[in-house]
Amino acid sequence: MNIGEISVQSGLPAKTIRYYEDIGLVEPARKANGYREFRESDLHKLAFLRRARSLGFSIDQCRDLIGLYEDRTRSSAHVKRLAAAHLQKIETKIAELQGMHDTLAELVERCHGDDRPDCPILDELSESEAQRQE
Amino acid sequence: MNIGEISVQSGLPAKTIRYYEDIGLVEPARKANGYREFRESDLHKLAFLRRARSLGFSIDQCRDLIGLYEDRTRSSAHVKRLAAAHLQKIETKIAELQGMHDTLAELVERCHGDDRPDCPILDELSESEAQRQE
DNA sequence: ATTGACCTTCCAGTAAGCGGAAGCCCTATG
DNA sequence: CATAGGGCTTCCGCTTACTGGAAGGTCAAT
Repeated sequence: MNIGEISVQSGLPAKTIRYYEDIGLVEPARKANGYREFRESDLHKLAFLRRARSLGFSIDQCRDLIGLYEDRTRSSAHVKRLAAAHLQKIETKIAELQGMHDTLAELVERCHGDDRPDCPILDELSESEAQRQE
Repeated sequence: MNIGEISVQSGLPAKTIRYYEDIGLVEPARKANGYREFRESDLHKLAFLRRARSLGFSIDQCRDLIGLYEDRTRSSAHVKRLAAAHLQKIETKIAELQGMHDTLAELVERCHGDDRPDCPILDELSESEAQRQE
């Protein structure tokens, strides 16, 4: 399978697949003409990577997951720990974004949004911590 | 004011402030010895930047905001549009993360997490789109 | 005089690729 | 047979928003 074919099959851009080879995630063989030659197992791995990346796992976490995936003796508890830790990070990130959202939404709400120059959004951004705590 | 002092006052690392000078966000004067000399107005601007960045505005958006902040003739509607667009992006991001979260939480829930090797998390990650839609 | 804190610049690296250029390779068509 | 196109190769640089570190100048105090 050439890179174009496996790109379509796996849903990953060819550029990304080459990059994954650079960083050692896949190791396709080469044909006589220098073209990469992918196998069915590479397709599985790349599809796995795409799914895991779309769930927000970092490349390093993906490396771990692939290691676990290929280790027939690993425990499900090990995988669960990894996933749970990742889940925790997602929850933190959501909470952070929610905080930004609420603050900004309130500012946007309070801004009358007309031709006059006074604007609570900029006012708030320009206030120091101390001023806001008064 | 030296960089160390304004770093404390603004809550931004000195490295970050130097970087902001590199990209033209601030333009401190220089003393005879080469040290940067910051003013009160720089402090306001840097504090503004820190707040805006912490609300998730990109550097480019911050540049726009500062431009608006310093433009005494701009309309609040202009600022509101910028903030509302940003709010929209935050909402999209939250929804994406929530999607990841729910999928992953369900997988973690279903994984028994013991010494046995079978694990729904890896099973799901390794399934193709087609298989999951069956 | 010397420490130690503070300041300077410059170089390199991060995550995870994307875009483009220059140049083979393969196939089909005129 | 020549050529056009599409696919493939490598390499280079760019992205965001910094962060770390090295080498070295400056300042205040001992």
